[in-house]
Amino acid sequence: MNLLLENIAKHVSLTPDEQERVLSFTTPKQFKPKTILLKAGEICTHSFFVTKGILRSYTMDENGVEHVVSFACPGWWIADMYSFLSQRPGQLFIEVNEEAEVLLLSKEDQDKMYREVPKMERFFRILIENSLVANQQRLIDNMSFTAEARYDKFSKKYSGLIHSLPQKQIASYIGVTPEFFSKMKARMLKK
Amino acid sequence: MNLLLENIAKHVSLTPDEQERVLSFTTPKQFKPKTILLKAGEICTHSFFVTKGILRSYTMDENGVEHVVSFACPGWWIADMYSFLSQRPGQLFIEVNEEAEVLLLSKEDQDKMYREVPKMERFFRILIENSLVANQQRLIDNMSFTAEARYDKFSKKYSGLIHSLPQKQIASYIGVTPEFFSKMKARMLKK
DNA sequence: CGTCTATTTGAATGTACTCAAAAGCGGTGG
DNA sequence: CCACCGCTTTTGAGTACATTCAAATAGACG
Repeated sequence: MNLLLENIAKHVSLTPDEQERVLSFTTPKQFKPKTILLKAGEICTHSFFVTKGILRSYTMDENGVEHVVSFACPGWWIADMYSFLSQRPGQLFIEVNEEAEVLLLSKEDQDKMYREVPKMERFFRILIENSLVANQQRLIDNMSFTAEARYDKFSKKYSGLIHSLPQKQIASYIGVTPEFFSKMKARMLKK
Repeated sequence: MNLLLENIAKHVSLTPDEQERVLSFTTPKQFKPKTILLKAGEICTHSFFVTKGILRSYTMDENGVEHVVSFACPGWWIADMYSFLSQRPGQLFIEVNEEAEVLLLSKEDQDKMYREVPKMERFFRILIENSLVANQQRLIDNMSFTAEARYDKFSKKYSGLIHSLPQKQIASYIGVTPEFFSKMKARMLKK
């Protein structure tokens, strides 16, 4: 069965006709690893629903250092929310980590979707609520815990993903340098 | 005119009848400074819309250190989103900073509101989208900038608020200890 | 005024960073 | 299939940003 419809069904129930309409707004596409789907400074015209592979979003600070904002595996959406919503240039890069299949949803089509299938407005509201909660939790974790504890949390939350990610990116996500991360990991093994 | 309705009008337009219904779901209430509206471990049954004064939300880590999650001044909503949405015990405290007037909206009433005035679903979706964007920006800032740069950003963003907040709370919000914050401020003045 | 909390200041410490270099690993082309 | 290249990871030494603990000072409130 279709992964997107499965996910929608967890929050709202669509009629077969509505399901078809929703799908008709999306465009499936395949991408090779290292493909950059969005660059900082560009306008994020599409939101991506991952059906296969792994994507990630990140910023680049003034020193050229990457900061991973999110990973997206199958069943997850990824976009530069600021840019997508405002249709103004954003600061995020979105890049393919692993050979991926995604569904593209343009901003216009999303707006149309809200009008034609109002239930989808609820669906996205719930999705965004959950993102907000997760994001707030990450902020709290960053303020409350040491790098070691953050890594523990990360390992649990992304246990499936963790072995397919370069350490560099994990380090970036939890907010430390790759060098420090490497040392920390070695230290943790000894215990 | 009513502050809540003004704010709603920025995103969706309600008929006079709908306006009245929306207001009927809310309960105005006044609170003295230092009143705690929500404690960690409790279920957040209400969301608060501030019409006067200042509230703040924070967590308390295992060492008893406060971490300010958000400030809310007139025109802003505040709640423990995780707890409010899931109706499960949360980890946030919500406390009155300055003599406040707020509108209470219970979870049930919000759900009713969504059903009776569907436009409000869009309103809250937009509100939450904006929160998510702001929150993500704060996360990026915390990872990319030094405490000094974060304070600069904070000063600009909350220029109106900054003089009514104890330094302790500002320090906590930007993610440093009050002692360090004090030294940092002195250092910055010299430049 | 006295008490309580917030802020400042100082010294010692720790966590995480920078820079540099070596080692490991994976992919690609000859 | 192996050699080489580029990138990631590891390791080490020195450093910086921020914390902890302690004590003094300043402010706010009853």
